[in-house]
Amino acid sequence: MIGKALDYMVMHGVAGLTLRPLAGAIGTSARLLAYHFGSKDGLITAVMDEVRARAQGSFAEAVARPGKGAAKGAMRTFWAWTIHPENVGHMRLLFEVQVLAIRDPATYGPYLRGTSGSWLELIEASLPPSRRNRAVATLCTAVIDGLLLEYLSSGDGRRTTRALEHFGRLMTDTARDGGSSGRKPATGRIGTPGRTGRRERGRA
Amino acid sequence: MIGKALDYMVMHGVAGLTLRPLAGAIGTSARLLAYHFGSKDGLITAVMDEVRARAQGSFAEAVARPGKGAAKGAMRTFWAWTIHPENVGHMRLLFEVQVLAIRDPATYGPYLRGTSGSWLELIEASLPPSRRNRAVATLCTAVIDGLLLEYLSSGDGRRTTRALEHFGRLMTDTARDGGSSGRKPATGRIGTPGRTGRRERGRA
DNA sequence: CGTTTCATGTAACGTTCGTTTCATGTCGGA
DNA sequence: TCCGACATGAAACGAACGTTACATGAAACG
Repeated sequence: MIGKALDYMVMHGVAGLTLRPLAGAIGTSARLLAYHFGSKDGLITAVMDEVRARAQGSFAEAVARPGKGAAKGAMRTFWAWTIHPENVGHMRLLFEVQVLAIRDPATYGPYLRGTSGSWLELIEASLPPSRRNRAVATLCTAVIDGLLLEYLSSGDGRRTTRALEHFGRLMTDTARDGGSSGRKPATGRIGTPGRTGRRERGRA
Repeated sequence: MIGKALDYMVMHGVAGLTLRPLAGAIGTSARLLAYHFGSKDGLITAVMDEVRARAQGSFAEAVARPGKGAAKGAMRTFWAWTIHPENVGHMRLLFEVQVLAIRDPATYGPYLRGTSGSWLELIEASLPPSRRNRAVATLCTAVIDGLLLEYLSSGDGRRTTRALEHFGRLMTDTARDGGSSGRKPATGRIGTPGRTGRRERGRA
């Protein structure tokens, strides 16, 4: 049930979401959505929690795959996972909520619990210690976000991927720490799923 | 009239915009908005055209100011202009429309005529010829967009500005071209793009 | 069996939306 | 003075919104 709602929201977004079309598309009714999730907000909360759980799980699995996460740097791994067709819909949803939260933090802020912040921590933790600081982490996060926006707008995966690889080259070419050469995997602590409680009433 | 509507949209965004609250806030009625602009879409079109006109004019004026545009690189100038309190509202509006256009190009795409594309061209044209290519231009645009998102979300102008300056250092430190007057990285402050003029233009 | 709880459908509630209809002003030119 | 074009207000229209009342069927359980 919640999976179907997630699929619908991945397709249609969260900005102009209304219950009746969603209910009709997934074979239920607005009456039952309100019954199972308490309210529209409860539904969105449940779906966004599901998105976060799936994304974290999928990404943890991707970086744990041998020879993938460590071989080409954390940012490249993260980017490849992001624009993968299986994941890009979830990333688009999270991105959309992040932008909506700029105008309306009271409404959309709660859906972001630990989402955007965890990206920054994740990237910052994967930086080599010599350049692990807030400015670099902010820059890396911005590169990912900006390229994601560009990819979502244009669909040009080749150009955006090349831009990211160029950025990675900029980083490694100016590395001051010895023995860079892509040998700094630092694949530790990525998941940190935080709190996952939040059982509501009414299973679906 | 359109100026007041613009101010309201700068404050409240374009996602959940409705006529009656806007009309009440600027001292008119939904009836008259529909009368003067034909429809809600016509109003948004007029306002977004005004945003684009003001932004382009203001930025052209900023780069034309002697000793500012050329001294510290196009990206730094663009960034300083972007997060200036006088302009950041317009940039937020354009950013918001760009994100909405991902989901609904039919509705919000027309409001982007020449907006995002012109940024890329503007930045690409300001790159030194040796590194003027699509990957670098895409990367620079993404850095601006991503840092703008981060700034709009966190309001931390110092951290985002430092991240941009770090990116500028990455670019200049790996510059292989000796041309274009190898200037210093200009580590000074950025956020002071001249005096505070530019009172509101007339226009209804 | 009776009762209690859950699940679900039908239909309505009160709002708000963009837009339209109708009426009435206002005012410059013939 | 009359007139046609524009401007404005009051109110309503149909649609869609989230939510809720009420009825009903099915199952759980003493």
